[in-house]
Amino acid sequence: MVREVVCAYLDREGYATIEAEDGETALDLVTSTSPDLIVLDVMLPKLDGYSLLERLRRDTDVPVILLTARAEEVDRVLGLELGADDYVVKPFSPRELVARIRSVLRRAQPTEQIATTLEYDQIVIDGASRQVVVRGQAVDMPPMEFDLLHQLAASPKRVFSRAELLEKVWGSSSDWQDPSTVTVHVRRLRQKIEADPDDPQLLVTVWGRGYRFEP
Amino acid sequence: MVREVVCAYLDREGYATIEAEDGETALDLVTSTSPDLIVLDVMLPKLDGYSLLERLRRDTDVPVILLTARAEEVDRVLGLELGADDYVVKPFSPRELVARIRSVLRRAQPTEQIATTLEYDQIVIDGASRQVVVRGQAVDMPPMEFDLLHQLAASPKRVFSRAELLEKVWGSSSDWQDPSTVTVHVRRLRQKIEADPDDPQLLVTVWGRGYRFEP
DNA sequence: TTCTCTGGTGAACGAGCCGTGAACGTCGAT
DNA sequence: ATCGACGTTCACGGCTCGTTCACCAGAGAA
Repeated sequence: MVREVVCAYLDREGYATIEAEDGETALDLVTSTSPDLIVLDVMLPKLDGYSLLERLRRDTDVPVILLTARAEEVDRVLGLELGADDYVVKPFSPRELVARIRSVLRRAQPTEQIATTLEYDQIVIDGASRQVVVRGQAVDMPPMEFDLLHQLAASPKRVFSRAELLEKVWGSSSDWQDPSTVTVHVRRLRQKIEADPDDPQLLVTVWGRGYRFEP
Repeated sequence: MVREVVCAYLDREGYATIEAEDGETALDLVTSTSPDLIVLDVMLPKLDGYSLLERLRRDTDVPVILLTARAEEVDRVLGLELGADDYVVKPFSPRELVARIRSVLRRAQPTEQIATTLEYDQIVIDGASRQVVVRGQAVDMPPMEFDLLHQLAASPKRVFSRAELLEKVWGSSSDWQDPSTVTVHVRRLRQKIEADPDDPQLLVTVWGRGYRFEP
């Protein structure tokens, strides 16, 4: 009942929703549809919310918002410890839930930013046209190289390990991938965007840790 | 008297408690039992709360919650500057104390890790870019040196023994490691961050004890 | 003072990381 | 079918960094 109300409201707000009436169904649906966010009632037939959350956290990072009737701190702490992203106490107003959802999505978003245009002194990276302009010169870039550059440049100065880049750029299927793939792509990027590829200023190696984009 | 009530309440909440009736006893008990959290009344025989807190902070990171009768801002600021994690004014309800305890424990729980940026007058240590800026000058740092510096600077004024640094920075496999490794890394750090490496101001040797970062 | 122990210094070695060049496979276009 | 662009893999070599060691300097104790 709560479920229908919530779904209706979220639909009206422009979110696409999928419902599951018990924990097991939910688990199946999550793996088959990989939603952007899960609103999870702890009182759930067949597989309760906490157990489901625990199972989910073993192999996904989907943001989860818990719904619980009990206002006690214990439940809140338990939920957050299991890896919930936020927590709403029943009874709640749909408005509040939507606010929480927005906030959680905003926090979780940063991975999905790949349409943004990034502008720095030496380089402009246009996410929409997927074009790069280096010191006034347009440069063509293959898909992988572009995505890699975009990922690095979207968080300037931040160090990314090869493993992290594999995960973020190459996607989920990158468990067995060879980290040296990243190395090679970085090299090719350098040859395209560095003034002197032998002395990189933009794509800096952080020894033992990974790479960093230096604007 | 307050002590018995608090302990009784905490016991009932499922926490294991140890009592000390004066500051000196407390200090002994802390080193011998290494508790997860300390609730500390500032009015204490033999060694008052503030002094005890100061002593504690020289060689531990135990979370500390201060109990004080005075509501004045001065006391609050003093306590927090000395490194208290939270602060409760008498009279207080046991429920409130428990809430604070939970909150502090939750914060302390997930080994607040190495993406934090530390800023001091002379030096800025950026965990994300793994860059150090010393008196306006950017300095790149090898992995181990950076981790060591970050560890020391994350708890300024606190003394770390070589063994402890080996454990915290070098990790689990550091049982047989040579403590002189730490010495050498400290030396190299000094050459990079000290104005005069022969007269260290930031990375101070505490003879017979270890090292301390002095902001 | 003298002795002992801790910490500082310089140098050297070896492991492992990264850059490099080249080759191979795949896929889509011609 | 052929070709070219792109992604991936791999071996090799250079070089950075971590570690160790012998030796020296300085603090503390007797």
